[in-house]
Amino acid sequence: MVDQEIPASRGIERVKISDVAVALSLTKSTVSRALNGYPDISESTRLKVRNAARRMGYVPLSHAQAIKTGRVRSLGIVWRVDSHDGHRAFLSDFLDGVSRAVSAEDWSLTVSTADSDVAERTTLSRLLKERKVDGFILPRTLADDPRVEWLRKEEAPFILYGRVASERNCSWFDFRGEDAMRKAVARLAELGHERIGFVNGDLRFNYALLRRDGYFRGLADAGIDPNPGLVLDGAMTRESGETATRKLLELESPPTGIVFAQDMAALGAYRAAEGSGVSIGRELSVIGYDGVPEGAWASPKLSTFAVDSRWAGQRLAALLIDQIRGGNPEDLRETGEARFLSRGSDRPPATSGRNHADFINL
Amino acid sequence: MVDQEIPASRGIERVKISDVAVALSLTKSTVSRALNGYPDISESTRLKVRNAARRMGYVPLSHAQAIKTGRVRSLGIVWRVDSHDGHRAFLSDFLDGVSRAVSAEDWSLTVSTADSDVAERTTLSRLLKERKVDGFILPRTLADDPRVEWLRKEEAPFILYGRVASERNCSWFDFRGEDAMRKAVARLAELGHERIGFVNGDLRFNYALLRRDGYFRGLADAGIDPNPGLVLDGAMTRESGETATRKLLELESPPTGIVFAQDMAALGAYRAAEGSGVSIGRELSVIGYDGVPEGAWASPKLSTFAVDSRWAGQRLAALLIDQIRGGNPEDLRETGEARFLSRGSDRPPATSGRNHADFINL
DNA sequence: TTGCTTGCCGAAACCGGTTTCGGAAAATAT
DNA sequence: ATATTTTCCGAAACCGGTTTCGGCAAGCAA
Repeated sequence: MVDQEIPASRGIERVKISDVAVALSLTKSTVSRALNGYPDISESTRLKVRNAARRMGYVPLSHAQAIKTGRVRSLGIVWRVDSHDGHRAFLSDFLDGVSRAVSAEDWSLTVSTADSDVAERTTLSRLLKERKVDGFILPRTLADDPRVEWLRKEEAPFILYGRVASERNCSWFDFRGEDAMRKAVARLAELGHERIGFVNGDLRFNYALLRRDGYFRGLADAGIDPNPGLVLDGAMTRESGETATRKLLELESPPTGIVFAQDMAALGAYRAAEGSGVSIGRELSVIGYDGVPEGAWASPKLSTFAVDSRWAGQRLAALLIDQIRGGNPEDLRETGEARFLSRGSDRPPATSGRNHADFINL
Repeated sequence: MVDQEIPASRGIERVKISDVAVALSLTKSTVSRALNGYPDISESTRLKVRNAARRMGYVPLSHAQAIKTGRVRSLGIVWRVDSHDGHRAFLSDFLDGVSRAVSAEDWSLTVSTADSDVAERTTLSRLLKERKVDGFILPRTLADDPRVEWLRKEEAPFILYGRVASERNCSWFDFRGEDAMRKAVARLAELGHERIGFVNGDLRFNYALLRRDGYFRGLADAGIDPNPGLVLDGAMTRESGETATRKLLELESPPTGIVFAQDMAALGAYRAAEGSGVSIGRELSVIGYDGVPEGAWASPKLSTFAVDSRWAGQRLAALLIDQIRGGNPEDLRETGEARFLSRGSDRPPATSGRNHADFINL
């Protein structure tokens, strides 16, 4: 009743592994092995240890573990904030996906931004050297991505959001944009379109090459001769999409339908159409790719192939953790399918005699 | 020439502090103190050490440092992904700001998402217990925020994006939304509006209370009697903004101008106006707050008070790092000013005899 | 010279975990 | 009953840094 003098509550004292050990009259090595599932601990003590740890609120310091294990249980992402905002809309969903997968394993996620190639390289290097992360998720895959070679050299685990040319020893998740483009062309062809344009993104990105292939395969499927004049690239923003559309509409025989590799560019088509007095859906059909929320606010609503960014993030994180735990990178590859949202922007061509009612939405 | 047998390049061997020490015939304690700026190291050896470290590519493992220092040099953010998307648009800029400030100090950023209060609490707790972070940036401040009390109890450093009622012992960064609302009312009053409505966000958020005050002060400044019937709240999305606007327009004497606490709600007004056959800018003036990119795509463009999310992120991170380094939380408070973007949605009321040309944009 | 700082660095403890190794006790084989 | 495994845990090294402490040598005053 008198000895209130003992340091009462000068802050919450962290419970450390030795505290648990002392409380159970064991050594910390036993406690550690019990908690980490070593086979040389009897089931009864394992249970006692686990209960005591929970009861006492013991949680190991991740960096204290890391010093011996070499793993910090953390993934890294360097997000590019330069160039087009196209991807920004997905950041929230994407991070949510990654975060979920990562939290499910009690790992964590380190995020950094960069506005140039050198800044990105610098950041990757720093995170790796300081060992803030065990591996990286790499968004915005280029056709020939220098990050791949560099990270291979540094022997750092990584996974690509997107596929890459030099396949050796790397894993990825990607949506099959080429399938979507192919289906988009098929869809327009079915509706009766014969002059189908294609507005692609920047060809340095690998997805642009893939989607271009998909477009041409779609044309081949439909028995339509490809017309190079109807194909443009480099359009990833509303502005450049507007410009590209305008160019196509100014042709002597303009396309009646255009497939866009990106929604933002497709939304630019709406402005171009407005400027040229043609109406989307009637005189000009448009199909996009991405599924940005703005597409639902356009009028008519943009038909598009929507990707599930949350799912992408989730799979990327899960696959990368597998890899870090020793999985073979080349076994850790997945692709997903973009989901077609049939809305108002794709309809039979105005010049066509066929009636819209003849067609059922996919 | 013959002894190629020595383990050649089985992976890049990490350079550790003892390697640097041996190379210089010093002890690792000397190297450590030299690199960390201890005063008991001569300038000459400090220089030698620094050069050797750079030359040899030595970078300390952050978790190895952390074990003794107790600091992991990392900030945490738990991002809420439930409810309205209002804030999502800013995520990219916000994270960029945080990341810049954090990288400038060679710290890092740990991001997690949560879709409920319990999930958020769980995540905060885990990151703290495992010591993945040294402190938290808390977005979406509530008027009476339970996170504040909890983190105080846990003695974890944190900073609020937004201000809070119980001011004791906490730091923040915030934009003075109340000033913006006040100016918005002043602006409309100057243009000749007399019936000025206000559509607020959810009153659980502290900013909503502040902005409401700003609105009323604006009315008082202009000598306009407040009319409770012209004030609504709970509108943070396009849909709810549309509904709120419709309600106001259906009044027997509807407002000629409406101030919105959030752009997304203000954009809802465009749809309501379209539905009611009134035109934004002519029959109904609208001023928003936030500066979302969609505002620039509306027609007429939305006049709004834009906040610089990147700046917010930057200041929050810098202030929090200061606090973790020992700064007094109550000294680490800053506010910023929202920048008015005068565009097409605020004009003199149609019924007013005054001419638009009489008014100069702010 | 002697005595006392001051400057500068080495030795060693320490941080909180993980992992290796060895040995006592219990279980099984002989 | 003895020999031989197995089972299970303790002791101690270790991970890569940081920090405390003590002491040698040089510098200064007396």
